[in-house]
Amino acid sequence: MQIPEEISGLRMTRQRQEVYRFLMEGRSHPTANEVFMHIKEALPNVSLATVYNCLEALVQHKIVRKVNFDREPSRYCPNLDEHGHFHDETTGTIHDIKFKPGINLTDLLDLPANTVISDIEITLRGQLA
Amino acid sequence: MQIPEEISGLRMTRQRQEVYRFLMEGRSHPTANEVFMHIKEALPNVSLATVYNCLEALVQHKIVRKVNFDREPSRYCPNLDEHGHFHDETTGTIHDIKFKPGINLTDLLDLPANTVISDIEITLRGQLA
DNA sequence: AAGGGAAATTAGAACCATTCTTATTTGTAT
DNA sequence: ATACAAATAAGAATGGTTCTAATTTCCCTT
Repeated sequence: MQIPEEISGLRMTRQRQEVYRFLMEGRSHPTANEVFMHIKEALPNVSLATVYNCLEALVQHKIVRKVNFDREPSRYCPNLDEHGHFHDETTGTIHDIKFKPGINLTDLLDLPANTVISDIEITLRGQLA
Repeated sequence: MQIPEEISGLRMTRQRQEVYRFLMEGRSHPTANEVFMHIKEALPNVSLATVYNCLEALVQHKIVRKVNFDREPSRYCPNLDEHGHFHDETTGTIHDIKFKPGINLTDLLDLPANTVISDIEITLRGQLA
């Protein structure tokens, strides 16, 4: 799995490839440490700082999204579509939540005039009964 | 400003009163440290750990909400109505955002079946042009 | 009003995700 | 092939928050 061409300007290193590959393969919203543990199998000398650097580079280039739940360790999400996250308190797993068709979130909010929104985050917590 | 009666079970201490008072007076979404700095004027020997304890107690008793923006220091919000937060990147200030009348957020999301939602958080980032 | 026991407070140590620093290595344009 | 900018590794540093242990305070019972 190669990082696509459109990400030029981002120097292609073994470490970035592995981080990218792991994010794309699993649909697990891993933390930096989870990425670290996994890619160590392929790259035994990789450092945690490098994993953070790679993830940051991917975030900057809008290849992945960084998502936060409370102040838990940040997680990284390869789904770039606008979506929210459901955090299942029973299993600890995270599910992407799509909006129903035709929904424009900012239309539903009572925003101050002249507001330019650059980012929206929706987080739900609960249980799958 | 007294903590209301309905919060019995919560022992009323000078520290909790000051924390509560400060949260209710300002509409500033302060951090624990900001609360600490302010109530020190009235209670010079108060400790930061106590401020954390008081805030936690107020959160547990649903007198205030704890809100997080990315992994910045947690902030505390005395507004208990269901609402979102707009984080103005220019000034760093936070504004409560009401939903337009009649909006039920979960109706607009493509949730898995049998989902019980216990909490929703909406965060917007941007600028007031 | 006094005593006792549970709960809250204090001070500082500990924790842990993340960032920073510095020396070394690696990619890539020339 | 070379050189230079950028990325990596290792570990130290940072900073918000939580924990620990000793002390103090609240409040119920007498």
